[in-house]
Amino acid sequence: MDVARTSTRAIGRSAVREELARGAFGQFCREGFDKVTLDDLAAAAGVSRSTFLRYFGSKEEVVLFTFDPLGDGMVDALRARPAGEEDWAALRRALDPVIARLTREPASEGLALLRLVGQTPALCARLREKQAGWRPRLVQSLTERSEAQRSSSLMLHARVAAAMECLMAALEHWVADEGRPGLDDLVDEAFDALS
Amino acid sequence: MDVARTSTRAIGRSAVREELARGAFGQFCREGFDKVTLDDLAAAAGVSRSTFLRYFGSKEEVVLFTFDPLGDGMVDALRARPAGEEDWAALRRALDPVIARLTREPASEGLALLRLVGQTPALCARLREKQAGWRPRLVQSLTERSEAQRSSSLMLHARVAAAMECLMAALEHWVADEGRPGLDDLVDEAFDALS
DNA sequence: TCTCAGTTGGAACTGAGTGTCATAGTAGAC
DNA sequence: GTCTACTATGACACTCAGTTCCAACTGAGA
Repeated sequence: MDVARTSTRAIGRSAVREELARGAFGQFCREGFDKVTLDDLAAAAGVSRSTFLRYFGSKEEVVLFTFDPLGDGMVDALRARPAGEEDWAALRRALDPVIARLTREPASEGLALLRLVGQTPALCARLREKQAGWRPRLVQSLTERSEAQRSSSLMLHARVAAAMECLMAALEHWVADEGRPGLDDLVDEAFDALS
Repeated sequence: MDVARTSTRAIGRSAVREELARGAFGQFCREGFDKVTLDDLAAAAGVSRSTFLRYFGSKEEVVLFTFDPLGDGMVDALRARPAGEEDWAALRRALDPVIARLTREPASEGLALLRLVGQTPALCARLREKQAGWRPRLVQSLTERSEAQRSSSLMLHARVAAAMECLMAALEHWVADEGRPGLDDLVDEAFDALS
């Protein structure tokens, strides 16, 4: 059967992916993202450069593919909010699963990931690109949520973008303070700054 | 004198820079940013690849260095706002010089620039990086403006980031509509979505 | 056993960006 | 006008990311 075959392959594939990424992440943290070449990563993982690159597509993706589920999680959470809720409040709540995922144990893992991204311009830029890719779906969810359509698409776009920036600003402060203040509270604070 | 010497050189340098960028911009618009190589650009300009790259540092910068004055303009405008004004209103007004520069005649020029950036992921990403570089200075200006300090640095950061995103969202809609609705009104609309 | 899709490694290639070096040009001091 | 720094330039070699192609291998189903 086609489905079974592709799915078993897919399972193996994502397991290998996970394993390769784990090793690479250690190297990046130890030596710095820019110092480690694809050849280094492939050699350490015991595969060829071709194979390594086939699993991720780009060097940045080795680190950033872990953020992929966050986009879907946010869209789903936004869809689940009650229709009457204000956009801004709904967007705040849509970040809950994102926060949960980033702060789940071991806490140092999420922190290390964000620290690596934060101190590597190339990773920052790519992460922002990734987030930009989530936006259309978030705007779409926001549009469907309120049939009343009081807001133009530009306004919805502005709210979604601002919400993402609140998250990013909160993350930056959270990392800078070594995770001390709760990320939840920081995101609340950032959201409060715009209402 | 050191000052005079460097300044005459600098004038010549920036004139050449302008000229090289003008030619390159045409090529990018005609053939697409990714299709044109640095060799193409250098050959068309009649200089070596080394020289061309020395003027800009990177291929993206050939297009994006024109945005550099916007950051300074925004910071200056923010500094000039009355101390009592609300942060959000002050940030909106700080965008006026940016809007003026992007919409000044010939209008098609700013539009073409934004269109090229908008349809080229690499340029989008770099522009966002550039804007991220403006943020600390904007937060600083905002901090100095209101001695009262009711807001945390996270809140100021969130407001600045949100304001930048309002500008970006407005620009995107403006370009999509071929510059028809006034950019001023679009930025107002985006800002209104967050208050 | 045969077949076939998917995986792998290897090699060659393009293109961006860095670094170095010798040379040519030029602004300013004398 | 000449000399002297400083600067700009072109040429070249180099590293590294990413793409493309190909040949060999693997593993599951017919």
